[in-house]
Amino acid sequence: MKRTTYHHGDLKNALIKAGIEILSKEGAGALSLRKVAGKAGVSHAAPYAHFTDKQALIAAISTAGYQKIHERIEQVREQYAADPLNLFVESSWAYVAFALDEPDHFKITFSGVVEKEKEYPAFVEIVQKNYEMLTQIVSTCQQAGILNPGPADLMAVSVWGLIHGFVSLLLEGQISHTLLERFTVREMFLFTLSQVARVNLSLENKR
Amino acid sequence: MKRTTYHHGDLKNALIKAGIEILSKEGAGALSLRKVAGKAGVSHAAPYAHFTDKQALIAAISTAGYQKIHERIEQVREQYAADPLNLFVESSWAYVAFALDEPDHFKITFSGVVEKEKEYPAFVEIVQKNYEMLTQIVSTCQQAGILNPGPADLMAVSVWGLIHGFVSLLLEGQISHTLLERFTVREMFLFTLSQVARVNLSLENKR
DNA sequence: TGTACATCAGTGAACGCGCGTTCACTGATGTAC
DNA sequence: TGTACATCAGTGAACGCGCGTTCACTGATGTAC
Repeated sequence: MKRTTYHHGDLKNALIKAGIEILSKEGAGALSLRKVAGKAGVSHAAPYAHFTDKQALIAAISTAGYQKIHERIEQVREQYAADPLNLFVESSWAYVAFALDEPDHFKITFSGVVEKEKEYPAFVEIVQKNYEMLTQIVSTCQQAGILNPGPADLMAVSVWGLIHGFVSLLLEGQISHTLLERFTVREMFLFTLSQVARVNLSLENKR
Repeated sequence: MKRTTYHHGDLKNALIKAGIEILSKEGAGALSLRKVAGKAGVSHAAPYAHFTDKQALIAAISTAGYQKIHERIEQVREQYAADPLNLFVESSWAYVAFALDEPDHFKITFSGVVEKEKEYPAFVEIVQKNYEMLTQIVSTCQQAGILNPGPADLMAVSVWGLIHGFVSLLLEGQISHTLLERFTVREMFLFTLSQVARVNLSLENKR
């Protein structure tokens, strides 16, 4: 990336974007401040004008990950506001889709790598927002009879865990070759989801 | 660790053990060959007599993780061979227990960090063994009516994902404070498991 | 049993590298009058 | 509109560090005779 002006204009966001690109191309091990600066077309000390240290950049990248998930799910939520079954399936799928689209961004977002969370209010806020969104969706599904009754926040953890675990196994390459040959990711996803749903998913939701 | 003899005797295993210790005390970011060597009481070049490079050590640590999981579950399997419900609950719990006991060893085991799997036959073998064990347990549970019918290997992925996801969220600190105050890990675990089981777990299995 | 010698396991110095961070600086921008 | 000056954003040299890996070496061990 080259600049024509001395000042970048929006370096802060450019650094976050550059960081995400490095993650998706070279993986988490390759994420260094110097590389990020280089990718943004700026000297290696420039990031310090915008982030106090490397942790702060990672926190921002992680925050951006949560925001992307929020956006994707929020969109689905509007679309299927009146249709709990599709709301359940497609908002879950939105989570999976983000992980598949940007595996390394997904991984770092949930790597627990942000050590002093409290120092990053934007991070804390979006995590909270996502959690509330998830709990609300789960609650809606419980009322619609799609999910079992029980404390909505606890159920949220179970359902989130189910999807998160499925995605993690997928990204970590833990799903056997023979399975991947016989089923699409979407099919395995629907099968998995249908284990916790009280209605039949696999037939009506083939895309 | 100090030695009295010039030769260590069992440096290979000592290095693996030292690596695991570093992981559990300082986390994955701190795992370096030099530190591992130091912890084993040996000069920093000594590991090269036993591992071709850092990747090989990581592969060995990862392999050891799979082996521990295998042992834990195998033990439960013998104990509850004639009791599918407890087999299901306790073998799943064995997985959770390992993750809670050695979070960083668990994490690196499943980090997908072993790049050229094929080069490490012991690694490939234990992964395969675990997968077969899991599929067998799932199959038994399906026959006992505890799990839904369907391809056993696909169901295995769903169930494994459920547990793996739950554990991951826990280790990554994603489970909210309020939940952790109201429920024990075991309770949340049982609630989660009971979402996929066709029988009631939460009442009969309070420990 | 004793000796010569090959093999093995561990040593310590050295290499080059990329990293995070600091610092004095300078070029560009915005603002007060 | 023009000028002086404070502020801001980016530069490039420098720092010290821990890292993975190589290499010539040496101390210990095992084996053949």
